[in-house]
Amino acid sequence: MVDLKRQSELREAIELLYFAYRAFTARADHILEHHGLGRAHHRILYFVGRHPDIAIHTLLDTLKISKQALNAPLRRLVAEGLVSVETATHDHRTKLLRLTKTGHALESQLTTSQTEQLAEVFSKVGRDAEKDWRQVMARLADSTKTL
Amino acid sequence: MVDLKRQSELREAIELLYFAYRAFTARADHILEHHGLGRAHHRILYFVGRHPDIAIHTLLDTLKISKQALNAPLRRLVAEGLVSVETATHDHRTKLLRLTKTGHALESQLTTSQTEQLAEVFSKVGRDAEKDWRQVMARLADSTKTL
DNA sequence: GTAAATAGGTCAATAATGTTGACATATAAA
DNA sequence: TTTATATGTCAACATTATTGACCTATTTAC
Repeated sequence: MVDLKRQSELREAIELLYFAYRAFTARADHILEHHGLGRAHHRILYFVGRHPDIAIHTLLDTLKISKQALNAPLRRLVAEGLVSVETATHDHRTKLLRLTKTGHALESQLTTSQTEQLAEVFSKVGRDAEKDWRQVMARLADSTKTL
Repeated sequence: MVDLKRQSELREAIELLYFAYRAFTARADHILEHHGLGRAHHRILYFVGRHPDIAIHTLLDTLKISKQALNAPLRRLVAEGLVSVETATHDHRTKLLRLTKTGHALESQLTTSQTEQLAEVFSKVGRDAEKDWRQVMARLADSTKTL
């Protein structure tokens, strides 16, 4: 009967992941709505903000999507002046992506809403619990490679 | 500078959530592919499996999607004999959903792949870290309501 | 110097997932 | 009897993603 209880606990963990992730993305989705943007744009803004001068193929590798899937949202972000494109000096084939001032403002707004949400939770549970959480999440993220 | 370091840590936490969730859904997605099903079907299978005789409106409330969005995938699951529909005896308006034997087999396969993935991580980090992880995730899931 | 690999762009067709609006039926409750 | 509830379905549309095909430009390898 112990095994049944454990199975139930593991099912609860599945639901925790589902509901926590949904709650986590809800705020950013709400902000994006006002700009008529979606999660695809958010991911691009985030990773370009995190890694200035990122090349397009690096972005594709990170997001694990096809270049056709990246094309439309990226083109829109460039057209709307949120992301700038520049040809690399060392390799004229590759293009480097950066956030513009406007792009950075939006990215900052999105990221801040999420870091505040996380900071609030972390402050309630304490540093040790935060560290444990990070450890579990890091191992989980890693378990793709064990697939 | 301490504040900058904390901001960087919180950004790392955002990425942990993103990559961990992606790794977590990857296995199930892979199984679903073989059946030509998507995440929408998975969510239905999961919650019907977890709550046998669930009513359609309860499922809608849980998933937070429109009934039109539920319609197509649910109809398919019923058509393919994975989910059974029965009119409730106490209220002839509501229909109760259950997994068929075939539906239960698929749901079990999907859930097992995910519980195994979680169990593997939990076994490595220990019970205390698991508890901390649950606490953080529960609070995060709850933070929707504070929106 | 030519061939091949790399980086990127774009068009088309297709699919899954979701939305809102509109309208319908059946049943239950006030 | 009216109204609310539970469900179903149609249409139109949007987002995000896919694969296949084909294109240019640039760099690297032989």
